Amino acid sequence: MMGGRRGAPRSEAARIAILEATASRFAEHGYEHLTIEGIAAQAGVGKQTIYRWWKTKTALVAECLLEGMLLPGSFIPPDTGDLGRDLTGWVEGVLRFIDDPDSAELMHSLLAAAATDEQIGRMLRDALAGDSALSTRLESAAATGDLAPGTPLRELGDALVGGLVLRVICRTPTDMGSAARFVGALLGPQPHRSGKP
Amino acid sequence: MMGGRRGAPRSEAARIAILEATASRFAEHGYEHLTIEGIAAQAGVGKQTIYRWWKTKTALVAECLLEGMLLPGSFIPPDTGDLGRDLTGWVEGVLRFIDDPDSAELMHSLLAAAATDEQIGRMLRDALAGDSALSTRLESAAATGDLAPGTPLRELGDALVGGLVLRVICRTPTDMGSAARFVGALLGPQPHRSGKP
Amino acid sequence: MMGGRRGAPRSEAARIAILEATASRFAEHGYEHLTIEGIAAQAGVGKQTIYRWWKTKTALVAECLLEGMLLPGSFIPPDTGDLGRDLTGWVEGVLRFIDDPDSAELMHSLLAAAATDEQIGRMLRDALAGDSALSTRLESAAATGDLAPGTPLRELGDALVGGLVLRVICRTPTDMGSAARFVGALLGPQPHRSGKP
Amino acid sequence: MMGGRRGAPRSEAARIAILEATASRFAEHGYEHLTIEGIAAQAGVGKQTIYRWWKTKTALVAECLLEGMLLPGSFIPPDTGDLGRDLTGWVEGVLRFIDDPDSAELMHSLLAAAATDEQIGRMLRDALAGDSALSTRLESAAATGDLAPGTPLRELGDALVGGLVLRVICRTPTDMGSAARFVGALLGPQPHRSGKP
DNA sequence: GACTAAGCGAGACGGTACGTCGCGTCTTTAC
DNA sequence: GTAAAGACGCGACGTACCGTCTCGCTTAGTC
Repeated sequence: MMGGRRGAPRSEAARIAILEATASRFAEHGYEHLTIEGIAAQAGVGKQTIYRWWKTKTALVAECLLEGMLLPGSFIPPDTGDLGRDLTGWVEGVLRFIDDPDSAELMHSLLAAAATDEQIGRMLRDALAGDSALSTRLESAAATGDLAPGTPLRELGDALVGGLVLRVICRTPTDMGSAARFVGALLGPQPHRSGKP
Repeated sequence: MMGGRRGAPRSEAARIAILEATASRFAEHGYEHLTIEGIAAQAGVGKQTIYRWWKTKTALVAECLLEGMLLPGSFIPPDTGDLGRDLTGWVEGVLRFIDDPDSAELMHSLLAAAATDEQIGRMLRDALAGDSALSTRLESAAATGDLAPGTPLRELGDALVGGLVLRVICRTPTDMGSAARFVGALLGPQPHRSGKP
Repeated sequence: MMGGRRGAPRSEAARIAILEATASRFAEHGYEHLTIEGIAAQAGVGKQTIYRWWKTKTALVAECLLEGMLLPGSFIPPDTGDLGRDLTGWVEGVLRFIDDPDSAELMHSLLAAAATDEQIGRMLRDALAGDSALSTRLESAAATGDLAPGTPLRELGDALVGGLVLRVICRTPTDMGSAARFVGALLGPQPHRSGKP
Repeated sequence: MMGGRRGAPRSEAARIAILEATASRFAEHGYEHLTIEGIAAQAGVGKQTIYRWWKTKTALVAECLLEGMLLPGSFIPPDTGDLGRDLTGWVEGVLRFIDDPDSAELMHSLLAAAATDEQIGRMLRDALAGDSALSTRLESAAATGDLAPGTPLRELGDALVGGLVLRVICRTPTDMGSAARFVGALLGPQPHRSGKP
């Protein structure tokens, strides 16, 4: 039934081997040195099996992205009620991640891929901002009044993420105060709360 | 004295022809379809002359960047005394530039090149932020009190530029209010000044 | 069973096109101006297809030689019963061939290739002496007593061929009596038979 | 007077350094891997100095040949009165020389050069046969009646030399009896002289 | 003694071909 | 009918030499 396809069904094992090989080589050699032949060899697969199911190298990377094989689990900002402190902590976490050379290399490849290819660009947008925990935290801040009513949350999130992306692309060096200054630039001067009642 | 170099000196004509060919093909075909053979052919030059003076393809692009052959003249924000309005105008100009498909393609290539190569990344940073008129406008705002004292200007500039870069990479669509919302997210809600005293 | 090779088998069409292009360009441009790129282009073939099956340019030429695409059909000495006259006729034929500029050029290339490359050298030996009709004629002469018993036929053949090869290499000019003198030098003075019984 | 050339005269030191470098690299790398750049570098000379005085690579090699920098001192056949024995000894000496791999390599290069280039070919002819001691020995044999009157000496010499050249080109292996068989093939059966009074 | 050629080492230049890598397609055998 | 294997035409890579052309320096005559 169901349209009666004949012959062997698509091999799930091959599909997974290909995606894993892609992710592994992407992380290791970067986007622009990613080769189909290399992936096929590492996956123990014929090249045709790749070309049969993915039209472009890009589509392959995009599917890895969708499967979450490229990005680390998203950074979740805490919600202590103090927006500035929470965001600063979040930014610190991201900067710490970025400071690791391997992670940085991965991000460079990913951003290069996104800049090169429209599909990956859109997908990265979804992965970064779409369902992220960051927007949740900003919405919560808007609800409690930590953010002035009418503040465009999406744009604020873009500025946060974009500023960090720019640091990655431009290799801006990080120092101890970077996170606090960055958040301060966006939220305005944060009151120094010496303690917490 | 003077180190006495012997042999014919480097040909400035060849250098310029190569850089121009590089810039032209970069804009036309993008970073990842840039070929040394194509550049050499268009410049009317032997490949070896390129390899002799530039170690990598990215070094070539970087020098184009330095010579200002890739980026348009920087966008200069006006200084009417109203920071929000000035920045909104500036962002609108940038978004208008980005919306042009050719410019967008150029920016995608440039960002891919910067993400791929450290040298280009740093150079892009200098080109974007270093001497930019944007930082001048922000300093002026800090002086007049439009920005709260202590606001980290560099980080604010990074957030502005980064947010725009993120839009480019992620192909975020632009609507009429984008610029105003974006600036509003960064500076806080801007008073609606119906006129001007 | 049967060793089961997988993948597409070697293309016989490509092999033949390559060999024909090689032979054609060898005859036209000579051994030292033979280029793989030229052969590939003329054969309508990728360079890699040549490099996959032949390790060196000389192996390619050697295979042409084996296939008989370079040497003319061997010169067959007649067998009239008069060894001196038969050999003289044979030498005259060879000298006439050598005197043609195109043939001479071909022989020069072939000898240069043989001198350069061991494999071609051995192959040329086989092509020249191995199955040649010359040795047959000498054996026949030995059987009829035209050659003294015990004459080393192989060495005699080498001297005949070698003398001619030397003329080719050294561009020795030919005159009317060359053939007769040459054969006379090897067989001893030949009786002048004024008629034919 | 005398046409009064002005400027520095040709540097003999450079000329000699170039010829020596040529001979050295010719012997080491063979004719077809001989490069002008390599010669210039080894001679400590600018390329232009080579191109100024020699039109072709060939002319360079030819001059080396003329200066006797490539060929070993000629082999001189003894004159004991026994032509067969003398020639056999001479052939044995030549075969011994040829059997040494370095000498063989040199001869291969030289023959390749001669086959490739007309000028070198003619020059090789002169060097091999022209003034050689071999022709002297043959003339002596003709005078004493060891060779039948009317035997074409030049052709006989060509057959001797050509047979050896053919062995070099074709890499014919040598055994103990080669020399005797070869001479026997050319001179006819040699009487076995058990002793000599 | 200053001037003027030419020779010279060095090396940049526009080219041609090299031998290799990876592309995306096609063709075969095995399951 | 999918899959592994791998040959194929193709385009670009980065390298080696080609033969030509400046350079700055040295080395003789000639004025």
